[in-house]
Formats: sequence, structure tokens, C-alpha cells
Amino acid sequence: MLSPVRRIAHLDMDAFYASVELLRYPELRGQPVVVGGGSKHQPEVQPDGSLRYFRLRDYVGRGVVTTSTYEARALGVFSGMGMMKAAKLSPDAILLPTDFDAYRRHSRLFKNAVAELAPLIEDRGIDEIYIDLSDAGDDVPELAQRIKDAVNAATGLTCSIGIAPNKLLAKICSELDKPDGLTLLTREDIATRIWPLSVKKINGIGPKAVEKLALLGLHSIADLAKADPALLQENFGRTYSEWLLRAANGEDNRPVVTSSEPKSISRESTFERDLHAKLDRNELTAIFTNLCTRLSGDLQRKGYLGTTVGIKLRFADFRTVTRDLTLTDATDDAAVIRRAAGECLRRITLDRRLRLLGVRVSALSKKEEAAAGPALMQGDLFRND
DNA sequence: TCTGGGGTCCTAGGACCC
DNA sequence: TCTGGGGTCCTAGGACCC
Repeated sequence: MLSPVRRIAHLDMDAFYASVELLRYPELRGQPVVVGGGSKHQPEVQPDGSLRYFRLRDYVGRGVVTTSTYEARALGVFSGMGMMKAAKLSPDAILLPTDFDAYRRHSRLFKNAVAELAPLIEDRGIDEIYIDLSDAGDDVPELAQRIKDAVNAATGLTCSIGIAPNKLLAKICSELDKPDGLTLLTREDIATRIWPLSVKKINGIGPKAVEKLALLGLHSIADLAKADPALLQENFGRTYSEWLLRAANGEDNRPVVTSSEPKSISRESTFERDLHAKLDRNELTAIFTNLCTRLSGDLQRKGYLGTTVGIKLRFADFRTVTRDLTLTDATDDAAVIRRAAGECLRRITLDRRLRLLGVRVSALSKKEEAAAGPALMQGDLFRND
């Protein structure tokens, strides 16, 4: 049976955090603006009532750029870049602190606005969603335009939408006409619009895979689509090489998943300077305990219990190690988490300076359900060993 | 002056059970 | 003595994403 063609939209808010900040500081519109580097560097009110903004050149620390406006991107400043490096490229750019509460508020506003017009939404983080429009009838472009208008009416922000037969293509498609874009793509457009792009535009091909593909002379998605399957399999293994070929040919049958439960909750912190396990013992202990306390608060606020407690350490040389420990009972208690995390920590040799410490709780269950007692597993009913 | 913080998924080996 | 084949859980690391 021929399966009906799906219509999947990917909606991506344009330069989301920076755009939310511009709602509050409209006078910065048109300028290179960078958001990131923690919550210090608030604009200061001057005696004459005007605001004095921080500039990128004033920044000192280990933060990275969270978002930049298109004007800053034109100067080479992109998200993920170290702030000190960004400051070299664009010392006069305005620097604003991150305000996640504001971004979460605007995230809820735009998602609610979309849900009123098209309810089959997959959440992909604070600033993007997939929408299944397969049953939306004939005029999908008109509906997509109404979604864009509704998002703008609810938030004052613009977004870009790509519509394609699957999530993989829709995701690439939403980027083709940013900002404020609306792009439709059919299977017939793959050769002309997708194949010329770099392999890194495929969601799931990251820096490591890009590098390996480049060594094989494979740069564009067309190169990958036409690559020798045996060559790919030698270099990437069977599963990943087969996925690479399907992706390059625009094939993807993943459904739009409209609800999911978290798998883990964590807190981590990079120190302002690298800390020594012995010399800075008191400071490290305080940070460690504080992470456990905040994590416990997150679990309690969200109503989850977790059975596995894990820690993450990053050394000054950026090498990262993890340890975890599964408890007999699920917990959200700070002291229990702190004790388990402490046991994990004892299993690591601390002979180098540290730059990061993290604590994670996984194997989560909802607190109400756990309180009702463990459900009888189906396997138990048929157990006969 | 390198490289945040919060996540997901995958792989792979060993323990352990039947 | 040596010999199996599943299956699940736990742990560690890594790639990737927003």
C-alpha cells in the first residue's frame, strides 16, 4: 500500500533569546547584540535616565555566546563561541545577560498560540517545534502563514517555518529562508535545494562526522547521497552508515512525538578558575553540596524521584569523566543525593585541577505513581522460573 | 583568551539470571 | 573437566542537539 505523503512543519524562532531581549530594549534593534555569559552585566541606569549597556570588550570569564543578532552574526559571532573570542571579533557589540525566565515565558506563549491552530506538536526545546499538518487539508501554506501570524501576535517575534514530507527535511527547510521565512519542499526539490548543502546541515551529523566525511572527500549532501555504501560502512559502521545514506536521500520516517517524560535531571557548574581537589577543598565541597541541593529542589518542584545518581567531572584539560550509582529506592532528597554523589566522587582519582562539577539523577519516576506503590509488572504475571 | 548548561540516544562490556 | 544462548541491568564514555 502506498502510504500517504506526510506534511511536517518545523518551526524555529528567529534568534530567539536575542529577539526577546530586543522587545525590552527596542533601541538596540539593528545593532550587533550578544546574549550570554551569565546574569551579570545588567544594563545600568545613568543619572540622566538613559541606559548604559555593557560591551563585549568589557567581558572577562569563561562564558559562551548563547545567541547573537543577525548583525552580530555578520561579524562572525555565533552561538557556542567563547565570549572572549567573540569580543575579539566584535568588541563594540552590546552584551546582555541571559534571562531564562523571560525566554520560557515567551516559549509558552508561542507554543500555546500554535497549539490553537495545530495541536500535533513535538517540543524540541525552548525555541523550536515540529508540527504534524498531514491532516490539515489542502491549504497547508495558508495555515502555515496563519501560524506565523499567530506567533507574532502572541509574542511580537518572528519565526521561520519549513514544510516537507518528514522531520529531517522540514528541519533543513526551515533554515533556507531565515529570518521570517516560510518554505515548502517536496521530494522533487531534494536534488536542487538539499543536495547542494553541506552535510553539516543534516540534523545528526555533527563536528566529528563532518570531519570524517571530509577526509573521504564527502562535503555536500549530494556527495554523501552518491557515496559508496561499502566505503561508508568501513568508516562509520553499519547502523550509522545506513542512516547517513537514507538521510542524504531525504528519507526519514520518524513520527512527530507529542508527549514525552524526562529521562534525567541535572545541574552542573563551570568554575571561574580551575580548582584543586586539596587546595580548594572547602570551596569544592560547598559547590558540590549546593548542586545537590538545587537538583533536589528541581526534582521536588517537577514531582520526580530518581533511582540513579551520577556525577560529572571535567578536568582542566577538558577531559570528562562520569560515575554513577543506582540506589535501592528512588529519591528526591538532597542529603541522599549528596551521599550517593559523594560515593561516586570517591571512585575518581583527583590528581589534576578541575573546571566543572555536575550532579545528575536518572531512572526517573513520577512521585505520585511511586507513592501508590510499584505497579505489578506484566512479566510477573507470567513468571514461571 | 579556547570551549556553558541542560538534555537525548547509542555502544559496549560485564554481572547476573534462567 | 567444558559447554550454550537469551535477556536485562548497570556502568562509562561519546556524539549530538538546543
